[in-house]
Amino acid sequence: MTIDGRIARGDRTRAAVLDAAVALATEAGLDGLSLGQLANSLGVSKSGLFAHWRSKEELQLATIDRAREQWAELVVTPALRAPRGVRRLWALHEARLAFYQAAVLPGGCFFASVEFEYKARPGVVRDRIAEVLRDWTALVERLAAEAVAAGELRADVAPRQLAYEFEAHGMTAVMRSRLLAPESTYPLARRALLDRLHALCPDPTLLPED
Amino acid sequence: MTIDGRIARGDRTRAAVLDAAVALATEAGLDGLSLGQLANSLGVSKSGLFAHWRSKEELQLATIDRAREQWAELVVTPALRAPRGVRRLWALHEARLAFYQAAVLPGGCFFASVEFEYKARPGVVRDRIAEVLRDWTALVERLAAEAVAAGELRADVAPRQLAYEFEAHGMTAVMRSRLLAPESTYPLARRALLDRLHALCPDPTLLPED
DNA sequence: GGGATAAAAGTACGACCGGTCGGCTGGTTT
DNA sequence: AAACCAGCCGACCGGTCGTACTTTTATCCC
Repeated sequence: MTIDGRIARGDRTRAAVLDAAVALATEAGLDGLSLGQLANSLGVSKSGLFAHWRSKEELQLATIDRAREQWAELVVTPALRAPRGVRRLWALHEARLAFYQAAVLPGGCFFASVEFEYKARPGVVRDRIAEVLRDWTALVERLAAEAVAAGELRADVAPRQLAYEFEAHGMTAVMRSRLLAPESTYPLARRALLDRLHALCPDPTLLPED
Repeated sequence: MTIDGRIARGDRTRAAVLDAAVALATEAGLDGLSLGQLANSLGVSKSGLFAHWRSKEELQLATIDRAREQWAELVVTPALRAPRGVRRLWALHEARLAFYQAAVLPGGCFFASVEFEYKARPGVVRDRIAEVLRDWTALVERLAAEAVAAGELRADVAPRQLAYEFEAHGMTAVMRSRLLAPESTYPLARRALLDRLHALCPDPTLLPED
C-alpha cells in the first residue's frame, strides 16, 4: 500500500502554505495578509492556493488551526512535562516566553496579533479565534486549579483570577518586546508572574528564586 | 477680529474626520481603515480628505495624535485629580477601565489595537506609536515612583516592574472584554491590580477594599 | 459688486485585491 | 497505451485601493 504521490505533494504544499501564512500573519495580520503576497513568498501562483482552499476565509480558518497546532506542539506539550502543580504553571509561562524570544514567528505570537485584529470584527474568523482563546484560558485555569488542589497554592486562590494575570503578563510581553525593547521586556514578564506565584505558594522551593 | 469661516469649517471637518478615524481604527485597524470607507461614513468625498492630508500616512499620523489627545483628556487628566501617590496610580487604572467599559471607542482602545497591528511593521507610523507608548509607560513609572517616594508603596518596589504589570492588566482587559465576556473581564482586571497594590501598600486605607 | 482664497467635489488612473476559468503536467489506475 | 486524476498555472474578471489633476462652491477682503 503506497501513498499516492500526488496527494502527498498536495499535503506538503498545504503545510508549507499554512506555515508561511501563520508567520506572515504575525506581521501583516490575518486579514492584511493578501493571497498574492502569500503566493509570491512561496513561489507558487495565486490560483494554486485556490486549489486547496476555496476562499480566503477558508484559508484563514485553516491558518488558525495550524497556529493552534504549532502552539500546542512548541509551548503546551513541553510545559506539560513539568510535574503537575505550580511548577507546571510556571513551566508554561517560561515555555511561552521562550517561544516569543526565540522568534519562531517574526511578530512573536500569532494569537496575540489576531485577537486584537478581530476583537471587534464579527464573523466566522472571529468566532474561531475566540474559541481558541477560550480553550487556552480553560487550560491555564485548570493548571491553576490543580496547583491549588495539590496544596501548592493558597486555598483562597481563584483560578480564573490567576489565569487572567498569567495571560496578561504573557501577552504584554510579546507586544512590548516587538515595539520597544526585547531584552528588557522578558525579565519584567518573568518576574511579574514569578513574584505573584511566590506570594501565593507556601513552599518556595518549588519555584526558582529569580 | 472675526474668525475666518472657511478655516473654521476646515477645522471642524478635520476634527470630525479624525474622531471618526480613531473610532474606526479600533475596529478595522489603522491600516485596514480605507479612505473610501472613512469618507463615506462621514458623508464627504474621498478627494475631500486629500484637501487636509496629502497622503494616507499623513492622516494616520494625525489620527495617532488625535487618539493621544483623547486619551489624555478622558483618562489621564481626570486621574491626575486624585492625590499624588498610590491613589493616583489606582485612579488611572480605574479611569482606563471606565473608558473601555463606556465603549467610547467601539474596539475599546485605539492604542491597544494599533500597537499589535504595527508591532512588526517598520515605518514612520510604527515609530510614532512606539513613541506614544514610551511616553505612556514613562508616565505610569513616574506615578509609581512618586508613590514609593511618598512612602505609600514599599521601598523595594521597582517602578518599571510595577508599570509593566499595570499595563498588562489594562491591555488584557480591553482585548478580553471584546473577544470574550465584557461583564466578567473588568472585575478581573480591577482585582488584579488592586491585590497587587494592596500587597505593596503599607496603609490599606488608601485603597478601596474591593 | 469683484477678485482672491480655502474647502470640497469631480474625474481619472494605475496598482492590486479576491476570485474564476480553461488547460497543462505528471503520477495512478486499468 | 489509454483514461483518469489531483496539483498547479497564466490569463483574466469586476471591484476597490491610494493618489493625482481639475473644477466647483463657499467665504473673505477690498
